[in-house]
Amino acid sequence: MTKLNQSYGFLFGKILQQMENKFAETLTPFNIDARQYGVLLFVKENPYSTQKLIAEKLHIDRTTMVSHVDHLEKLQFVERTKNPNDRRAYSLLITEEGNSVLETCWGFLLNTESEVLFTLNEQEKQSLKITLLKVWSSLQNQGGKFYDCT
Amino acid sequence: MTKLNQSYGFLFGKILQQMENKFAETLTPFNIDARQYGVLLFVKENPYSTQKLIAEKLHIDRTTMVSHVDHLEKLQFVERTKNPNDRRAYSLLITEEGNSVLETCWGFLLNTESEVLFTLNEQEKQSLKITLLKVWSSLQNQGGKFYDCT
DNA sequence: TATTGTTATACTCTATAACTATA
DNA sequence: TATAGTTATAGAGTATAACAATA
Repeated sequence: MTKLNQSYGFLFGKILQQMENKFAETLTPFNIDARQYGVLLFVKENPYSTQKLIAEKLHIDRTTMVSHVDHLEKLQFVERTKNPNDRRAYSLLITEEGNSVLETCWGFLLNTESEVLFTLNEQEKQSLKITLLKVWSSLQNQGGKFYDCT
Repeated sequence: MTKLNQSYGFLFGKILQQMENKFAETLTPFNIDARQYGVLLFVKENPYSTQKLIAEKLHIDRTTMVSHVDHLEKLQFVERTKNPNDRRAYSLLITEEGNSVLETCWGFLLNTESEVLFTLNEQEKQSLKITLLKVWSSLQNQGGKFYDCT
């Protein structure tokens, strides 16, 4: 037993990297990366969001957000509609096509995670998810920020 | 409950990012980053390694490894000694100072992890570590690669 | 001919500062 | 005066290709 794998961070990192690599492959044919997938999912779950809000919630710089939304708009996965109450800001909406890509990729994401966690039985997976949610909730309540999504 | 936090990858990512941010702060005064800490720990646990071997095991490109080792050597945390059996390659060794930094930072790393996992009791933490080790072992046996360390 | 380490270079991702149009 | 979005630019971090020394 080496010291390296006594570190939670090390173990989280290894497992996450496997998931990220597999999921990135999945997304390639759809022409988006994991960040853009996260933005798309956020827009679906929070319609009429401004770019500023998404940037804050996903902890992505607002200038970076511009290029993500540019990309998603060019693919016609989101629409930029002008907010009548504040003409400086956009109200973002997911399109039907964007929604369909999201649904497809969500299935692939779950598959990817199952592949990486194949060694765990259902009870172990449930227990792991409960633990992770507990930790994440505690960090949010602590004033921890809502970081970028996979 | 949003879909985002039903994803293991999303939850792993959030928790890992908290750990990484905190640990990066810890390392700042020692003038190294998390990758270099990983290299240093690997050199300690695998003395006389070549740069090539470390690069392969930690899944870092060998040209990137050059600059990591350059940096660690400049700080006198590792020594490059010539391998008499293969004069193309170095045999890397950790120095006393490197070892002392490593020990100090290891303590900080464990503290950081405890801070992030503060909401879990000892039994939950043990159970989490066992689960993570199980997943990581299964990935290694699958031919999964040994990725970069935190 | 293949391999270790090196260098120069390019590419990706992100952040900083300055700009515009609104508020 | 402050804010949403944009643009141009610079900075990490990493990867690719070509080279020297050695196998």
